[in-house]
Amino acid sequence: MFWADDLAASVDGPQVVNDSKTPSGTVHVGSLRGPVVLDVIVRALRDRGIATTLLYGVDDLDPMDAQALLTPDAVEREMGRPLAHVPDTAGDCHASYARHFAGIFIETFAGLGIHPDRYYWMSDIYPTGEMDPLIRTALDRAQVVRDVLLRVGHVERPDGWLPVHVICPACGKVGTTIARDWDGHTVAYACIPDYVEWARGCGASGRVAPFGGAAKLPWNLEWAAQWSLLGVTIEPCGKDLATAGGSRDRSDALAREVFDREPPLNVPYEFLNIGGRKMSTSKGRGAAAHLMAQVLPPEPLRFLFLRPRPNQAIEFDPEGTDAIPRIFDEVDRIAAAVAGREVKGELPPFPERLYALAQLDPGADHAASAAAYRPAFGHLALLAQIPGVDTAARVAAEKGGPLTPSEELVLAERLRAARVWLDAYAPESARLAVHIDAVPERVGDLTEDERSFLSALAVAAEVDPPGSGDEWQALLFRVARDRDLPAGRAFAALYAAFLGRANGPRAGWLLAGLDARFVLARLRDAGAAGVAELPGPTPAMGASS
RNA sequence: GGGCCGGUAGCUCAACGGUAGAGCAAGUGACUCUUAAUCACUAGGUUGGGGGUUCGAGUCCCCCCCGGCUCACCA
Repeated sequence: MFWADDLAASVDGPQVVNDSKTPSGTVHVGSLRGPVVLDVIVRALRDRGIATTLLYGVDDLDPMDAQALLTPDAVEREMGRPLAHVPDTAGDCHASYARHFAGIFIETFAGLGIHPDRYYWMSDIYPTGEMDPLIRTALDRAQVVRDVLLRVGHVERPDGWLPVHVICPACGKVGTTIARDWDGHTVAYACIPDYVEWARGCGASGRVAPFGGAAKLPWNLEWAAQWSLLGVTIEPCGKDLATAGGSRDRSDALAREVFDREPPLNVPYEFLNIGGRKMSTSKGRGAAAHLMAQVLPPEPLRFLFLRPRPNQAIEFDPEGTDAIPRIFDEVDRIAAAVAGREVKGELPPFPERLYALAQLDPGADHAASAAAYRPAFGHLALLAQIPGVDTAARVAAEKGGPLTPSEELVLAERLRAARVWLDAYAPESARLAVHIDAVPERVGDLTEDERSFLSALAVAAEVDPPGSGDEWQALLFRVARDRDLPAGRAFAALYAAFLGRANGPRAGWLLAGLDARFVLARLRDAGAAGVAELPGPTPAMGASS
């Protein structure tokens, strides 16, 4: 079975699937793997008739620890405060830094067909008091917490350390406080100036009841507490957390030993690497999730994350490669196979399932959408670069009939993606560039009859200027035939003269889209240019006079 | 040092334990309004190394080598 179906087959009873994220800054495409994996698992469960709830949380009471986006004067003030309390640096009307960045991320979900039943924000939950019983349990069992952290995570806490972070009443920071002396009602806290390197505490101290939003649980414990609070049964997590002795192991042990609850089923998933390296939010040009969504529409983007098993790292390098066109092509190939057409190469296991899960709407007619006509991405990228071409008409002609409304949508989506791809990622070989300034060097490789064809074409076009792509195309063939030059070589000569390469788009339309005087001049120049550069017995003779 | 993933054609990758394939790149050929198109063909491999299980191993087990990511301080 497909991996998600295997997983769904291994559980019984109603399921609560959960994931949460700390919104510390811009998120990159790789971060979308988690949500897609979640969604696919949920679909697989529901397809088996298992009642399933999908939750998505924002850990926005976690301390601010990334100063990249803060102004210098804000660093001292904001670092270490809960993300939910840091003002939105973008100043675009979000209530906080956390709401801004989490919002950008979450907004991509719906576009990917991911629809959690409920979003929750820890900054909303703590003040309600729902976490209080769990905080109390953690404090009562502080020694158990310390033992677990030492045994599982090899982290030793100082004597008297309590598993709670008070939000400093004086400076509002949560990352800089330590708590001691739990008396059943209050704890003693201190906001330490040099407790952590990335933030500076104010030095305040006192006693406070750590409930109702006055304090939060430390990371590993908060995770385990969420499972108890929400009844989570399945929670995937990234491999950075799933490592042995890492966060997940600690939280699993804390769930069992502090909250007396079996932790949820884990589905560790690997990362998406860009060019063999970890994707970096700060350096990764074009790797931001919302940017990638412009060049990879939902279906291929889901496909990218779906096809490999979760524990398999995905190597993805869109920069200057054909990685993006390849994804489209692979989706199309599988769609063709699903629609019953013969395809080359081996298919992945369960292509129908893979195809269906890549679709936005789980309830849609997958057979129909698989059978629909799909213009090849690479071909669209080419058409998009030819001046004056009617793409829709061309694609309809290639299909052999008018496009359906949904096919038109796919075309528009792909055309948009192709333009972004050409602009941001495409290798030079995929870009058409008319050499305006000088005759391309490649013209020097042309044979004499090819060059004279170019000259003759210039003469013919001057006598009776073609007014359209069709007329240019007709003229090309006529001149080539008159001179007994095979059409293939004639076209190659044209591409050499204008594009500096051996092939290109439909030549007539390319020429029709360029300035007529430039075309004539280039044809004459290219027809003459190569001659002088060619060694050999033939004396150089200009095409003129 | 621990964990996870990978090493298969020049490149990118595929192959429920059952004849190692595809795309791109390369080469050859076909094609007179088809021109990074289409079609046909060719070439390219000791599946990182060594053991083991099996009628049969790219696939499963063990040991190495190489690469990547990740954790080990904090969340």
